[in-house]
Parts: sequence; C-alpha cells; structure tokens
Amino acid sequence: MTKPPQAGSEDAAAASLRSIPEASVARLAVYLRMLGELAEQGSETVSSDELAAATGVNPAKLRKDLSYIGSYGIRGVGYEIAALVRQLERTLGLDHLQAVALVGVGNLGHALAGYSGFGGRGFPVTALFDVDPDLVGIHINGIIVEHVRSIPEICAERGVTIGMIATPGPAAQGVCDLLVGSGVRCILNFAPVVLQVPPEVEVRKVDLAVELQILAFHVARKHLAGQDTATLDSRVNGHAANGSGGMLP
Amino acid sequence: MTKPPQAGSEDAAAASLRSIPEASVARLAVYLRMLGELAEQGSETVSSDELAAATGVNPAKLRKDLSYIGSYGIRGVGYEIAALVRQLERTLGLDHLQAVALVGVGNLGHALAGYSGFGGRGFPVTALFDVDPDLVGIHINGIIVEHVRSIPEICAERGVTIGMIATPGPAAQGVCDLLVGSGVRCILNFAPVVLQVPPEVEVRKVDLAVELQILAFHVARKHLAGQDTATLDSRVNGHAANGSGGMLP
DNA sequence: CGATGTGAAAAACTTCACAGCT
DNA sequence: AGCTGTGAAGTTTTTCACATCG
Repeated sequence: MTKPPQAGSEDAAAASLRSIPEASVARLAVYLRMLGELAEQGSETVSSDELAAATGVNPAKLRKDLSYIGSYGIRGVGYEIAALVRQLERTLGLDHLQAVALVGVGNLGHALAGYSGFGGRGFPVTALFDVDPDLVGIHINGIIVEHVRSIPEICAERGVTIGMIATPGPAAQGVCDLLVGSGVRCILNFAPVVLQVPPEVEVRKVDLAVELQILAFHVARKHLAGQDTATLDSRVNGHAANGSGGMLP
Repeated sequence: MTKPPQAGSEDAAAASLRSIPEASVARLAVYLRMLGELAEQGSETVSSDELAAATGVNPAKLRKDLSYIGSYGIRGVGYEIAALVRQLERTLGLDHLQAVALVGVGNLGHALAGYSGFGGRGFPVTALFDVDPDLVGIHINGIIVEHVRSIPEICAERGVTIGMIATPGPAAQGVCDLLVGSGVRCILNFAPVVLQVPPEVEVRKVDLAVELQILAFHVARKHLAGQDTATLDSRVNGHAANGSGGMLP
C-alpha cells in the first residue's frame, strides 16, 4: 500500500536511498565492517552463509538486506567483496566525509574525542564544545574546545552534519536545541535524557545505564530459569591478540 | 536461547520474569529513570499519557509494557510512582547489586570506569582488567587494575555477573572467552567485533562507529529528499569536504 | 551443482479503540 | 469523567523455501 517494493530497472543508488528498513540499515554497517576485515585477509568473495555466520545473522536475512541495495551477488559463487563494499559505502553515505561536532568534553566526551575509530571511518570530529572554562581552550587531538555558545557559527562554518551530545543530563536538551538551530539534523545522544526534537531531526541514543539494566534483567531471568550450574563449560581458548586493529590509541 | 512458551494469569513477579518482549524490557529501563526524576520532583502519581510524553513513547505502548510486569495502575488516576518504581526494579533485577567487571582500561574503558552513572544505579564496577603493564596496578576510582589473566579467579571471587569489554577489537574474543569461562553470562561489548558465545550467554553490543554510520545514512537520505538536485549522480569525488556555503540556511 | 534473490508465511512489535474500573 | 488494561487490527521484521541463474 505504501511502497511497492520494486527496484529492478532503476539505478541502485536511487533505490537504496528510497526505503530500506531501519533494522536493515543497522546491519548493513556491521556487514561493511566485516567485509573490510575479510578484504584485509585477502578474500575476494564471500557467500551469504559465510558472512552471516561471521556477523551472527540469519543468512536469508542477510541476503534480503543486501537485496535492498541492489543485486551484487553472483549465483553459485557469492558476493564480490570489493564491489559490495563500494556499494555499501555509497548507500550509507560514507562516500563523502561527515563532519561531527561533539558537545561535552567531560569524562565520556573526552574519551569519545580521542576515539580514533571515528576519524578513521569517515567521521572526523571537527568541533568540540563545552561550558566549563577549564576545558574551553584546551586542545584534544589537535582541536580546540570552544564554548557551547559558539555552536551556531562554528557548526555552520565547518559544515557539521552530525552532533554528538555527551553532556550531563540536564544540559542536553539545551545543547540539542542549539545544534538543531544550527541546522544539524542527526544527533547521537549519550546523555541520559530523552531529547525532544522536531520530526525532521533524527536522534539515536546510546544509554549505558539502560544497557546494563537490560543485562541485569537477563541475569535475573537466567538465574530463575534454571540452576544450570551443571554445565560448567570451560572451554577457555587462549585467543591472545595479534594484529592491531585500532580502536583506542 | 531457550524460549519458554506461553504465559497465563499468575503471580506478577513470576510472570514478569517469564516472557517480556525484548523491546519492552529496553523501554522499562527508560521509564524507570524518568520515574526517578518525577519522584525527585515530588510527584506521587503519573498517567500513562504523561509518562509516555516524557519518554517519547506511544501511551498505549507504555501501558502494554507496564501490563507485562503486572497491573499497578489505578484507573481514573494513573500509576503510583513509588510502587511502580519498586516493581520495575524488581523486574529488572535491580533489587540486588550486580557486580560488573570491565576489561580494557584504555581510552574508552577509562572513561567507563569513571562513569558515575553505573555505581549510582546498582552496578558497582568491581574489577578492572587490562594487559598493558603500564596500566596493571594503577588505581581508578579506588579499584586496582589487574592483569587479564586473573579474570577467572577474580571474577569468581567477587561474584561478577556482568562483563564489559572495552578492548581493541582483536583482543575482544579472547577476553570474552575468559569471561564466559569464569561464569559470566551477560556481556556488554564495546569492541567493534561480533563476539561468538554459547547460546546461554547474552551479549549486547554498543558500537559507536555503527551508530554514526546509521546517522550518516539518514544524512544522505535527508539531503536527497530535501533538495533533489543531483547529488544522486554518483560522482565520488575524493576530498571535497569543505562545503562552505553549506547545507542549510 | 551451489548460492542468490524473493514471494509468501510466520513472528514480533506497534497502534487503535473501547470496555471496564475507580 | 478519566485513565487503565487489553483484544484485535495493523505494521514491520524475520524466517522459510524454492525458483532461478551463473
């Protein structure tokens, strides 16, 4: 009724931006990373079964996800990794950089500012903000921390498209309003509050306390479910690390 | 994942631990926090409409979520906050502390170790681990960083029920195996890898790069939708990242 | 043959709308 | 009168299973 799912005869890029289920988008990013690793290991192709196993996803679901971005598989063989990576990057909007502004350079914010996983993946942290006079003016990774009141000019100036909020809860809504007022339409919120935004703004929330509470629920459930202490399955593979992947400097 | 089927009309506490939709559990934690704030402000009761508005959720959905943990609302009035908080805490397994172990005290891990949002909410960080000799032995928030090889003894000794992994990607699976071998059944993974675990172990993943990629997708989509001039044409130019003149008025 | 791509069925989740309690 | 609790309808997401193509 809403969207006739038809993509056959049109340009894949256009189709891909039309209507990919939200749930699929989240997984595409995961496939992309795994494909990067496979490419580094020298693979040229993967089957849906292999990639699904590596990413912990049902193979049919994976194929359906990939079908949303166009058909790049070879029947009887699998997917050509390089081509698939290119297509995924294009779909996810990673073919040009997204300038990121980070507001709140406290405990968590400082760590985020130094997280090399961003810049290395097309998300250069381009502006830092805080209200604390002790922080305003310092450099982190070569970027000066500016005062929050400068958000409008600096975001416009530097073409910020994504804002990250890592302030204390009570400050978050105000900061959010500033970002939105500056034209930022996508926000990643680490503060423990629910942000109110106009409908054209996309907010994703990362809430550490909530994650732990969800796990606590499962601890309780497992504990109740059965005294399964019987199977003390201790297969501790000593998988010591090897190459450096690079997450934290 | 064992799937205990069915549910019936029975004791709320037992029912609540039986089969609450995963999606609801995630929201219950959010309601709980908001209820805490309301209680601080002196409210005694809330209606589903109020609480729904504050948490950005559909009121009917909220009522259904709460119905899974038993009926604690008063028709014509709303929910008694104190009672609801108590019930939520019990459901989420927050009525007794969950000892948390954090592995990886680098950039992000250090921030997590210092994040006061945990201890204050029933999740005392009880053990810290790393492999780096420069880190092993230091104190963070009064806790000594131990070597990763001590995970089994120390986790058993301190009754750790939840593990958080904030290591570089390549080290994560090995650390995970150690935790699982030590009896930890719930893991919060910040490393950019998909962990392979036996089915009785619950893993939740917080992946910052993926979150940004999801937002990048939305940036691209909005950009297309808004001004349908041809960004569509796939001209992948290398470095045109300045964009002065900008995205928006 | 082997793996993709995809209708169609199944499951999960959300929303509606209203009966029923206070 | 007002608000909860919930069956039923609606929507999205997952899974199945198989025709199809290289």
